[in-house]
Amino acid sequence: MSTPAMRSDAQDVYRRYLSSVMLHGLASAKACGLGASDLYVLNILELAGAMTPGEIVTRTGLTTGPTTRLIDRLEAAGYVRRVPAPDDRRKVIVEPVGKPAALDETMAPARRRVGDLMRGYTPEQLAVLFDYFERATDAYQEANDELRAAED
Amino acid sequence: MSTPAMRSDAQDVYRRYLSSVMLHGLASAKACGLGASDLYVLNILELAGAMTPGEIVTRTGLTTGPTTRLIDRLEAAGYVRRVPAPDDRRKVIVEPVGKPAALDETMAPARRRVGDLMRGYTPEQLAVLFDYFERATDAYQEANDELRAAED
DNA sequence: CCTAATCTCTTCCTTAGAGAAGAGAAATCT
DNA sequence: AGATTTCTCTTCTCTAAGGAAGAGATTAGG
Repeated sequence: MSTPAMRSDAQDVYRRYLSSVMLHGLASAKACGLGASDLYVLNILELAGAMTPGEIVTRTGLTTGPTTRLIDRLEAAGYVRRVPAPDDRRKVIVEPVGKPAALDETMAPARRRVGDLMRGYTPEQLAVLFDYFERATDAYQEANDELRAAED
Repeated sequence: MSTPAMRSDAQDVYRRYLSSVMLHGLASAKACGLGASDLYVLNILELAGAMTPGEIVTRTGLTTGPTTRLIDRLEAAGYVRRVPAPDDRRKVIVEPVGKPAALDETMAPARRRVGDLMRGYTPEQLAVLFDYFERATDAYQEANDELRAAED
């Protein structure tokens, strides 16, 4: 099937790029039996590090019931681990466990291709790309905070 | 390949970047009342262009029933439009409508920040970035095809 | 033509995920 | 120490998304 490979303008290129990233992420998650909320929380943990269920509640906007079972699912699937908080024995800390085989495997085709792609760039070009990756990560996180703040 | 301390800092930066993109996408979708599958299909339409419900069925792995209602939701929300296929009166073509206000609005904070970010690069650096965006789009699409093929 | 195949949509059923309310345990405050 | 607050987890209920089977309409084939 023919996708129009015409030269689009920059915004189109970027939108298509974002769509492809989303698409791949969602497809990978589904292939691992993860729902959207599970993936959502997993990404939060990836970005912000270990946190308590209560913090997950405030970040996701879910209530505590579903959150507990979401953590149960993630824990059962081996994506996170519950450890007691040292300072407060009521609390539990949910910490991500190194990406396990299932998710790692579904990511493999993309990782290989992106790896190949990156090997085609010079060190200077790679520096630009990774500078962008780091700054864009912050930008999206800030945008998320803004979104969340706007909803309350 | 096996687990633990791949000290690769770059890989971490990239993973965090991907997480932030996913996170933002999911948060935006949720803010617009879209589910993960809805967003999934919307991204497919964005990338591959208009297609029939049957093609969406094969691409998503859903069955026809949920797909019909998914399209209903997207159409009701103004994201897509159903038009009759010219060559076959049984068929319907689902085509994306220009991103409507709701989704556009939730994307605004991110777009502004990424816009600012990009204005900080030289034309040469931007060329590198957009070269990457285009190639990575293809890479992820191919990876998705590979994933889909592996599941059948 | 009449039959078989294709395509979309409808209906019914099942199940996973989210909300509400509350219990139990532990920390904090007076 | 006693009371209040905080935090996690449990239970019940409800909604919404997904699968299965089939109806209606249209095209293709003998």
